[in-house]
Amino acid sequence: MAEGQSTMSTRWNPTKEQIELLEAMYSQGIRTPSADQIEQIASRLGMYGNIEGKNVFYWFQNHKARERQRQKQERGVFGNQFLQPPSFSGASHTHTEVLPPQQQSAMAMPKVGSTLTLKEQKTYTFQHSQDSLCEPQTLELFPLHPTGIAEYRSEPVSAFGFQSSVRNRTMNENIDEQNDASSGGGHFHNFFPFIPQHPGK
Amino acid sequence: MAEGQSTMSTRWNPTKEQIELLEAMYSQGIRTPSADQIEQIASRLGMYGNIEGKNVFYWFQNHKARERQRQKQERGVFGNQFLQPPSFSGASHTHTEVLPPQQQSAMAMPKVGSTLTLKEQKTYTFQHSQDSLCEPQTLELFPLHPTGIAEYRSEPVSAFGFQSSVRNRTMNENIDEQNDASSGGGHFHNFFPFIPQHPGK
DNA sequence: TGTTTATGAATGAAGG
DNA sequence: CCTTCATTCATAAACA
Repeated sequence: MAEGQSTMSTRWNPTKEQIELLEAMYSQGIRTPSADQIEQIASRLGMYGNIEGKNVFYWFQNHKARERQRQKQERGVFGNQFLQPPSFSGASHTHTEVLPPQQQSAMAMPKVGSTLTLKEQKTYTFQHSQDSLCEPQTLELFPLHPTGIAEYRSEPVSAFGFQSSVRNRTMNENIDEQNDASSGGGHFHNFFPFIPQHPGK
Repeated sequence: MAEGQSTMSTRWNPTKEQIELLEAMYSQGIRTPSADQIEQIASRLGMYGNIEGKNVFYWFQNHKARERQRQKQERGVFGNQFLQPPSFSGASHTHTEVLPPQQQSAMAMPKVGSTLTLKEQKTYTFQHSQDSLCEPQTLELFPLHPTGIAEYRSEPVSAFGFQSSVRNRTMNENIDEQNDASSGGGHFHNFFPFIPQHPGK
């Protein structure tokens, strides 16, 4: 019996078999499995001990990140015998992957309805969601909300002293905006004064 | 001040107060604050430590996304009436003292018809594909011929072969078969229904 | 048995 | 909005 441990660690501890399988998969080229794959993997590995999807997810994330990190760190000490020529496609980011270039990034994000260009905020009524967490925890630092309790927030909450410029946008339907393209570039965040537009890849 | 440290992390790490307030605001209903709101929030949280607008922006983005993922996962444990109890099956190998308390992976496989009835969520057509899988389409596990790419290490692992229902699809190939004829819009989020998040530590 | 290392987990930041 | 990368934290495991 091992499941009855009182002081059971909250941390997942993979078994040898699980690690073997995970590494095998990794060596096959699997680096960021889809949710679907993750589930299957977890199910599979569940035969060797408890495991959840998140464990698989984290495992791959960490494994990949660490391999890359280690590769980057151990750079400059060994003579690159079979170094990969810098002219190897690359030109992307720090993608010094050693896996076969079987990558196809043909993603077509721009979907009708996906607000990619968020620039101006229209005064939309509001898009309340199933946020069941609408439980005011009695903020003591900020002025509490008026009295709205049962009423679904028809406003983001005026509790924080915002100027109540009720401007909530619904991410449905494109907000649309006829902003001049003089600035060029700039999409999405171009409105926010924060976050750099594009640091410069 | 303390920001004059030579090796100061460029990364913002919120103070407890800041997190408290941010979470409070989030629970008040604020999810995607406007630029002007962000500024105000940042201003107020600045009393507890350095903070910028982008931090607030990212915080809300991440918080929202992650909570959503978590809830999505919770919503995913519905169709399984025969969930496997934590009785732990098969732990007959090397007692590695695993076994969580009562947390059993109740995610199983959504398999078919995982009708994620979103409330007000729009049909975000989605695509996934990104990881550089060696196999273009036939993503069989393990003992697979390298397809000419000699680099994969030969793992002495036995073939366990799990099947990949839907691997990376370049979002082409109309998957059709929405399964859900009730909903007008076909929608199947493919992102990871994992990755929880715990309050604070 | 105390210290170091490996690694699971969490989250800020960014890209698209 | 969705996905991924980079850092960092926390802790079990490995080690001397």
